[in-house]
Amino acid sequence: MTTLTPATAADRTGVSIDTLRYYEKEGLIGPIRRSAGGRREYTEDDVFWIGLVTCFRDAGLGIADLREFVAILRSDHTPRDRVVFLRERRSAMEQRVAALHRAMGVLDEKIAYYS
Amino acid sequence: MTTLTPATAADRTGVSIDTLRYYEKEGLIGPIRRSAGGRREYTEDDVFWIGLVTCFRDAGLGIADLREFVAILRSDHTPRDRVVFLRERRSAMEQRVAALHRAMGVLDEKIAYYS
DNA sequence: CTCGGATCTGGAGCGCGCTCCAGGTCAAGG
DNA sequence: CCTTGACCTGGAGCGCGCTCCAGATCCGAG
Repeated sequence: MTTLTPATAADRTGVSIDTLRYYEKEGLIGPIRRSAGGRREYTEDDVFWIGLVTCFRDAGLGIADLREFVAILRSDHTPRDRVVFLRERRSAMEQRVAALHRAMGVLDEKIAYYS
Repeated sequence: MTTLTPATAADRTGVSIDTLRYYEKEGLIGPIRRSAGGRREYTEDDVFWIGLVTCFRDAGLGIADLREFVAILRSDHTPRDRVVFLRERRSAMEQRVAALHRAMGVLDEKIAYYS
């Protein structure tokens, strides 16, 4: 199975090497497998997961949120627990969307005023 | 015309006194009028503007964005300049909404999976 | 075998957005 | 007056999320 060097993984995910190591240290990804010499070897699965993390980071989730996300999905939680957690996150995101819409409304007013 | 003390203004806007002073120092609000003794006296207009600032902060705009926002709306820019700026901000917000929707989509998948 | 570029680790540094603190001033009640 | 509490200023401190650095190690090309 082919694996990716840190540089390639960084390139493919758009996340810097430093940030990849930071995410791994914080438990958001990995642990990433190592070669005999100690270098990281990213699998396609790792890349996929990094994509998910990036997606959530872009949506404004913090590192602690994501750590919790990983913990909930990986460890021994009931499906119910997971659904509860996921719904909470979803609801927080809805509120962020609502805040954005409010601000966009204000912008629209101003735009209309100056047009 | 009745004015508000810092504590009252903080209470009414939900923004802490320290943050109000910080916003003023950064040029996001005010300058706030002072009493003979040097204390701040917030007008209803100030409170309204603080509400706008809060709305944009909640939508994720940074301090620098807001400073620019104030500058654009207050100083000698053409309506065209203002509209260009406002549309840029709006478009950035739309992208944030899109990022949120992507993440919510992922969450929905997981929720469906565990339900 | 040697060289150079990629990677490793631990830790320092940084920009943002507050938040807190010390030391002093103002003003209303007693 | 004097006390008390809200407020003032300048500046330090903090949590977050990276980002950068030094010094060592690995490894493929020549």
